[in-house]
Amino acid sequence: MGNPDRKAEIRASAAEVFASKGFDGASIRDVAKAADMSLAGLYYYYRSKDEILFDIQNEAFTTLLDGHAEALAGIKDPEEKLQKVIEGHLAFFSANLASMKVMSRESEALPGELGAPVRELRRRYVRLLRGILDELGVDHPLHEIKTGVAVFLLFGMMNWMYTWYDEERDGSAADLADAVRLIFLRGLLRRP
Amino acid sequence: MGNPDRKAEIRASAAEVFASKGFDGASIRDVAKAADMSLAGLYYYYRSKDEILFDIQNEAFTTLLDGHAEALAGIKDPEEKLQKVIEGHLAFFSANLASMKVMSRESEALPGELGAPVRELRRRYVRLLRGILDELGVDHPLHEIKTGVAVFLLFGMMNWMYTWYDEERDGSAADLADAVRLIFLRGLLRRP
Amino acid sequence: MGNPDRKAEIRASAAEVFASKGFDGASIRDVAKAADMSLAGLYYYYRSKDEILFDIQNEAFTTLLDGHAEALAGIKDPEEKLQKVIEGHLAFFSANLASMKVMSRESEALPGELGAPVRELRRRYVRLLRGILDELGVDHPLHEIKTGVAVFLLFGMMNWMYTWYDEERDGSAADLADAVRLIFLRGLLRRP
Amino acid sequence: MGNPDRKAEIRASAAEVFASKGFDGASIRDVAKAADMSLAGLYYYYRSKDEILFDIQNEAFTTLLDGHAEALAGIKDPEEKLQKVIEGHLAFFSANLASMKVMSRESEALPGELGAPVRELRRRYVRLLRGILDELGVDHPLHEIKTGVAVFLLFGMMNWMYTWYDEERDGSAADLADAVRLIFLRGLLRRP
DNA sequence: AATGAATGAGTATTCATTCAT
DNA sequence: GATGAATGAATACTCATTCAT
Repeated sequence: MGNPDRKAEIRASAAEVFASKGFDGASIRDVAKAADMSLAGLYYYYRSKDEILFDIQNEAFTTLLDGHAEALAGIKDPEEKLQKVIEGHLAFFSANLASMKVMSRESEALPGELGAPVRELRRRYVRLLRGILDELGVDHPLHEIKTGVAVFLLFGMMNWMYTWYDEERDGSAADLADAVRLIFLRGLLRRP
Repeated sequence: MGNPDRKAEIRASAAEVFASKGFDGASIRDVAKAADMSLAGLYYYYRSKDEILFDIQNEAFTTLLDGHAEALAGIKDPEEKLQKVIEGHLAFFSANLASMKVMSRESEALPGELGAPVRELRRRYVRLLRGILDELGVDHPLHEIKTGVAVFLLFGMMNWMYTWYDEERDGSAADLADAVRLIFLRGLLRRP
Repeated sequence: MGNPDRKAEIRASAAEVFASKGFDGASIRDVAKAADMSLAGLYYYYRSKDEILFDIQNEAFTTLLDGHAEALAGIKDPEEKLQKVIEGHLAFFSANLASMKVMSRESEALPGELGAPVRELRRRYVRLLRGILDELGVDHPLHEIKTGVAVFLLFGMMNWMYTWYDEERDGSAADLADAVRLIFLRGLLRRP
Repeated sequence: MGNPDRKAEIRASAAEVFASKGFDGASIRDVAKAADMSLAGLYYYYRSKDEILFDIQNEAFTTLLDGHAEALAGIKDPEEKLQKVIEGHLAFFSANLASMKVMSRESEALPGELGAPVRELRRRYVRLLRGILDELGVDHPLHEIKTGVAVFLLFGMMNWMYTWYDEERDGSAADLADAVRLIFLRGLLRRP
C-alpha cells in the first residue's frame, strides 16, 4: 500500500518530528505538516501513529543489522569485528541522528503487537555484540567484568551520543568510533 | 506552599509515573492516582505538570551535587576523585531509578523558565567531571581522545543504565561502578 | 454574621474585581486576593459568590433609593424632582464607578432566590422615575413618545456612562447631570 | 478554513448563547450544542472561544459601518444624516438583538491581538457619529454640551436598548429611532 | 492518492466550595 | 475569625482517528 518513496519521505519527516518533540509530545498533525501533506493523507500510508514509529524503528534496526552482516562477512578476528560494528553503528548514528534519537528514547513506546518485532530486533542486535565480546573472552581471564554488563556499557557509550554529539565540535563519527573502541577494548582487556 | 513531606511523596510518585509512561505520555490524572489524591489536590502543591518535573530534576541534581561535594572533600588524587563520583552517581542511580530515568530521558522537556536552572545544574555536573578528567590529563600525553568527548562517553556508560540495569542479574551498583571505572580509566589512560 | 465594616471592605474590593473582569470572569480567589484575605476566610462573610454580587447590587440600589427619598422630600415641581434624581444618580455613579458598572452589566447574573429582591429594587427604581415623568405629562400633550420608552432612554444616557466616562476629560458628574437633564427635558417637552 | 455558510450559522448560534449567558458565563459546549455539532467540530471553524466573539463583533461592526456608508451616500444635511444613522443602528439592533447585546456588553472581553481591530472599528463608529454632530455645531452656539459627551449620551440611549427593548410593548425600531432622534436633536439644538 | 469535515475521548488546568483546626 | 488542605465538577482546547468524496 502506497508508493514506498513517499513512505520513506514521511518516515524521515516523522523521525525529525519525534526526535524534536518526543513520540508522545508530537501530534500526527505535526507529522503531516512536516511531511507537507494533509492529516487524512497520512492515513493512506500509515494506519496509526504507532505504525509510523514502528516503521522508523524497524527500518533503522534492519538497516543496521544488514550493514553489519555485510561488513562482518569473511572477518575472523573478534577485535576487527568489534571495530566494524562500532564504526557501522556510529556512522549510521551520525548519518541518521533523528532516527537514532527516536530509537534510543522511544524504545518502550510501542505496545505488544507492534512492539514485539522491534524488541526481537533489539535482542538480535544485543546478541550480535554479545557474541563478539564472548569471542574476545580469552583475553579476559579473570572475568573482572561480566560480559552482559560490558555489552550495555558499550551501548551506553554509543547510544548516549544523541544527547550531546555535535559533529563540528566533537569530530567525525569515525573519530568517535576510534575513541569508543580504544576505551572499551583497552579498558576491558587490560593490555597496554 | 504545602507540607514538604507531602510534596516529597508526590514527587516520588510522579517520578515513578513519568519513568514508566514518559513525561508526555503520563497524565496529571495518572500522577494524582499514584499519589492517592484528587486531581485538584495535586494543584495545591504544584502549579503545573512542568513544575513537578522541575522539582524531580532539581532535587535529583542538587542531591547528587551535594553528595559529590561531601564525598570529594579533602581528596587530592584525581583517580580517587573519579572513583568517588562514579560510585556516588551509580549508587544514587540504583537507589533512585525512577528519578534517574526521568533525568536521563526528559532532559529537554522543560521550557525556558523552568528549564534554565536545570540546564545550569546539568552544566555544573558536566564541569565537575570534566575538571577531574583534566586533572588526570598528565597521564594522557598523546591526547588520543578529547576530554570533552571522554566526559560524555563516561556519562553514556552510566546514564544508559536506566535502559537495562537489573540489580539481581547485573550485580550491585558498587560492582557496576567498579566496572565503569576500570574500563574508563584503563581505557583512557593506557596503562596496564 | 461578621463585622459589617470588614464586610463593606470586601464588598468594595469585590466590586472592583467584578467591574474589571466581569462577574463570571472573576474568581473568588481574585476577590480574596483583592480583599487581602484567604479564600476560606471570605466564606466567613459570604456564603457564596452570588451572595457577594447580591450584596453589591442590593447595597447600591438601597443607597440610591434612600438618597433619592431624602433629596425629593418636600419637593413638588416634577422638573425639579427629575433634576434631583439625575444629579443623585450620576453623583453616585461617578463616586462608585465599580459598583455601578457591576449593577449595569450584571443585572441578569443572579438566579431566582437572590435575583428576585434585586429585580424588585430595580423595578421600584424604574417606577420612581416613571412617576416623575408622568407628572411631567401635562407638558407633553401629543404623546409623541411613550413614557415607558422615555424612561429607558433616560436610563440609557445615564447607565451607559460606565463604558466611557472619564472625569478629567468629560467633566464633573454635576456637569454631566446638567447635560442629561437639558437634553432629556428639552427634547421631551419641546419647549425652547 | 471552513464553509462560510456553516461559519455564519455557528456565529449566529454563538451570539444567542453569549447574549443569554454572557461571554464568560457561556461554555464552548453550550455553543456547540446550540450549533448542533460536536465540541471538537467547532474547533474546525474557530480556533478559540475568543475568535468566535471576535467574528461576531467584527461582522456586526462591519455590517453596520457598510450600511451607514451606503445610507449616507449623497446626503448633505447633517440632521438627515443623523436620522439615517440612528435608524440604521436601531434597525440593525432590533434585527440582531443577540449580536448587539454581545457587542454592547462584551466590548472589553477580547485581549490585545483580537481586541485591537474591534476597538479600531468601534473608534471609527464613534468618529462617524462625532463627525455628524460637529456638522450640526452651527446650531449649537453656546456649547452648553461638549460634543464628546453628546456622542456618548446618544450611544447610551441606543445601546442600552438591549436591557429593556420588547418590540410588542415598545413599538417598532423605526418608532424608537424617531423618539431617539426627537429627544436628542431637540434637546441638543434647543429649537422648538 | 488525497483531503475537508467531523468526532469521542482525553488533555492540563481552574472553579466554587467545604471542613477540620 | 480565619486558614491550609482538599475535592468534584467544569473549563478551553487537542488528540488520534474516520469517512464521504
